[in-house]
Amino acid sequence: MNNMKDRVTIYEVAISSGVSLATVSRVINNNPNVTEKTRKKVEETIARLGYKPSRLAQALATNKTTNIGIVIPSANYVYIANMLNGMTDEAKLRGYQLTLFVTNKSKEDALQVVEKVITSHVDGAIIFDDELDNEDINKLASYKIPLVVINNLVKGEKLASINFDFEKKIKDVIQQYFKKGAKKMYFLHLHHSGRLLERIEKSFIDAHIKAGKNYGIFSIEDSYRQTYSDFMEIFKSTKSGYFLAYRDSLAAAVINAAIDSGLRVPQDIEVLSIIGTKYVSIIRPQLSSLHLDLKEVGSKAVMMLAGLLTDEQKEKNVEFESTFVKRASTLF
Amino acid sequence: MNNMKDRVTIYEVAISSGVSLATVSRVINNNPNVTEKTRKKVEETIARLGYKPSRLAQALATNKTTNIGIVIPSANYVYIANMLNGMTDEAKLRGYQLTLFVTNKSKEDALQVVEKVITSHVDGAIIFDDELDNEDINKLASYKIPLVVINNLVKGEKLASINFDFEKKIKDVIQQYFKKGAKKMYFLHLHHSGRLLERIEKSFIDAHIKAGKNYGIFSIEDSYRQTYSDFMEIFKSTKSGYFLAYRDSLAAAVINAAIDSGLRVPQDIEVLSIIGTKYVSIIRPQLSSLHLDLKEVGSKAVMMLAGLLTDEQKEKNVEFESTFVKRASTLF
DNA sequence: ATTTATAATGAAAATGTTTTCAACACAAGG
DNA sequence: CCTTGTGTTGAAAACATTTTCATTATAAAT
Repeated sequence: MNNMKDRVTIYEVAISSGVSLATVSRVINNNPNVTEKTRKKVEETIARLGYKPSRLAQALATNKTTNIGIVIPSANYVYIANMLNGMTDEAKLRGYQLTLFVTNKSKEDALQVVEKVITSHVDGAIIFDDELDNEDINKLASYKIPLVVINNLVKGEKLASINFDFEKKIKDVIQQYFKKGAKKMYFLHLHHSGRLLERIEKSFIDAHIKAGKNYGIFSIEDSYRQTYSDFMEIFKSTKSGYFLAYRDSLAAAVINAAIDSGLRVPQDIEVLSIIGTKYVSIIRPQLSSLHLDLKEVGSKAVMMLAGLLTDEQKEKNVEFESTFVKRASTLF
Repeated sequence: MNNMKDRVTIYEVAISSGVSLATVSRVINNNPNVTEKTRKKVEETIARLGYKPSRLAQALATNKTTNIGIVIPSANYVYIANMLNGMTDEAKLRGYQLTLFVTNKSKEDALQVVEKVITSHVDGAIIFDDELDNEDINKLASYKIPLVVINNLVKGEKLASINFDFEKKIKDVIQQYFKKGAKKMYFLHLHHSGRLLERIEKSFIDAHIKAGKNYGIFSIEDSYRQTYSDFMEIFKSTKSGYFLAYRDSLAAAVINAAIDSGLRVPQDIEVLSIIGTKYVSIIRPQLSSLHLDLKEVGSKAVMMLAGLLTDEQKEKNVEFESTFVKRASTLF
């Protein structure tokens, strides 16, 4: 029980190697202005004493924490997990730690999160959360926190941003479909989905209006189970249609409900998942989807933020292109 | 561009309200030893100046960061995302932030992570990662970092821990099956899976040996695609069997390969997912699984750690009980 | 009005680093 | 042998708080 070590400080290292704090600090930070002899001596003491600099004290002195904040609606979505995966990898490569801030899709929590991010002294933050509005984000920016904003069209400060081309791509998909398909299209409107989905929905509606076509919108809960049972009901009367659903699990709910209602996919019912994860090929029939390498988005976001932090390069406005991948849940 | 605020410090608040640093500090920390009058005055100044205490400086002074470290193999698994979800919720409730440390299933990274956790000054850490061995974890403990260890049977220091009952439950499932089923059982051995899965595998083998039954083991990569194609091959010769797979996606690979090989599930091939997530009911036929509320595991872990940090209650050794849920991928 | 107890306040030390600036050592050049 | 320049070092301030301890103000008790 008594192999418990008390934290050893730079002070003890200095004393023990007969040099000043400044010199030890120089050794730690690889400052070249130290003779080889002194460096050796100090390094030996550091090893002997098992000294590890306190990142806290360093942070206070340098005003750098090597922490970056990640603002997300929840850690529970697969597509967010994919993004996080890219972020953790890239962050590790560059020596950053990630601190999670989740808003739980609540405006109240979002305000809290803004405060937390400000007081947490992160070196910068990546925001992938619709719940933060212009005001929130500009507030963060006004505290000089370097920001990379994903899929959140912020007015005002011109911030580094990453955007997906879903709106455009959905329009393309619909227009292509108008040429070949005959089914009525339906959009799955998600409660509390945030503005990205709203923009996609608008894009969906616009495309139909422009073409003078009829469309339908179903408003659903963000739950597989609920969506499945809703659609079991819907498919009692509706016997065909092309459905656009945000995320695999919701698309899967439609497919499974259709099949369990005796409808054929894709002959009667077609389904497109707007944001495809690895589950698109697990679900049967396999899901056609708009595909985007989310891991890559995550690492790109960290790269951009790192750029802002180190003055290397300040990239603004990266657009990620999604690709329509036809699988078995749509006819073409 | 010039609404940029410079961080205002406690010093300025003190000056501006004509009191000392100590008093401002007392107000911030709700120390009762402040007259209502002074408190009002200071609070007014704080609001007027928009002062926010620096958590960094607070941390240095108090030796508490309100940060807890989460050590995981990757952020990319659904079951880990579920756990994280519970953790973020509970952490927010209790005023903690989560910092992610991922080992990427590499021993080298694991050692790095240990160092990072030590120097990061987290108040405590939750370890859900087989890559850290006894030595690593005891090292963390020796730095007086309060720890909650999930599914990692650590010898030595007796640490707070959470364990799943998979080993026992697998044994039960197998014994039940011996009574009713006739198929040969197969275990999917995952490369680089960690010791939890190894223990489960051992449990699987033991149950068979004890019953004098024959069994098979397939060694697979942790990849849906790879497992699917492996099993397309396997099902050319093997036409029946009961397969135990760790995680939904791997179980789904077996099911889909079976179906695509013209075999019937569950009549010919039965499949059990050892750790079921929400995808068990999306996959068709729906997956029988060992179910565990992972979100609850996450929040429990944070609760336990918080207990260690506040001397409230020091719970040790919680066992989470999984339940066998029969769905369509097994006969019973 | 005086003492005593109690509550409110402030000065200063402590937390563990980095960084600036001045001082010093030492080799080279005259 | 003295100067100059360069490279190494250390003292002290800075970072933004909390906390201890002594002091002062206030109320209560005599």
